[in-house]
Amino acid sequence: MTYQTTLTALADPTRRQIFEAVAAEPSSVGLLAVQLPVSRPAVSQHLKALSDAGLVNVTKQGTRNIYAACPDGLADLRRYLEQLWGDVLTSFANDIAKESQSD
Amino acid sequence: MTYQTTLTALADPTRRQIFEAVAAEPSSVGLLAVQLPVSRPAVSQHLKALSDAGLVNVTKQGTRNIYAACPDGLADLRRYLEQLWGDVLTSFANDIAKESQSD
DNA sequence: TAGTTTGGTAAGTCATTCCTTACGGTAAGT
DNA sequence: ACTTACCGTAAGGAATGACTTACCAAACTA
Repeated sequence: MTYQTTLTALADPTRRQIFEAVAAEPSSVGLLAVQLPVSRPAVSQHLKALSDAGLVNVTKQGTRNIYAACPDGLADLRRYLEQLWGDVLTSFANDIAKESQSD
Repeated sequence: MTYQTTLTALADPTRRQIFEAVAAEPSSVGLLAVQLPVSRPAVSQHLKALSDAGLVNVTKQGTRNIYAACPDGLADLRRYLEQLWGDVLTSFANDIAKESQSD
């Protein structure tokens, strides 16, 4: 459940679509499947990937499994991205400085 | 050059490694290749993907092509992630509220 | 208890992707 | 002009991944 897992989980379009859907409102597997262009097992497999990435959690409700968004996975990715953002900005600033120096 | 492209670009481990390397310091293609477990053409292809995602830019220096990190691609991804982060937090808070309501 | 609803898993297929070697092309050095 | 250094692209192969259908398990319902 590191940011690598989260990154690959969110890279897939339909998986990201599923995540955005449960972030808007928690939902069951079948309900998600009928709203998407893929089959129910596909949704189930995507939800497993999202769960492994710490992006969703499940609560059983009778025979239904309700999936909801959870912040854990995103928190790690956010930290990594902010760190990267800082590094890129300083690197970019250095490049500008060196460039104007050689003018 | 939307956040989708950036997301898939950063999802690959060696490609992310290349991006972090040029973010630490701009470098040529061959210099990156000798530091990585992949061939020089592989690095070149990865750099093309990073360039398409707006994550790097090139400056020719004789026969050498110097790649440097650029903030454009990351900016879009950051915006998307912050938006998503907000949605997830509010959704998560709502779930907690509903849960304590049913106790 | 029998039937229905809901989901996860297995097995297999098809597309994508990451990597390789081979080749061509441009710029600098002698 | 010839060689050397450096790089991008083409073509192909191997691995990964996303999706399907088929099947099985668990929990409500009548």
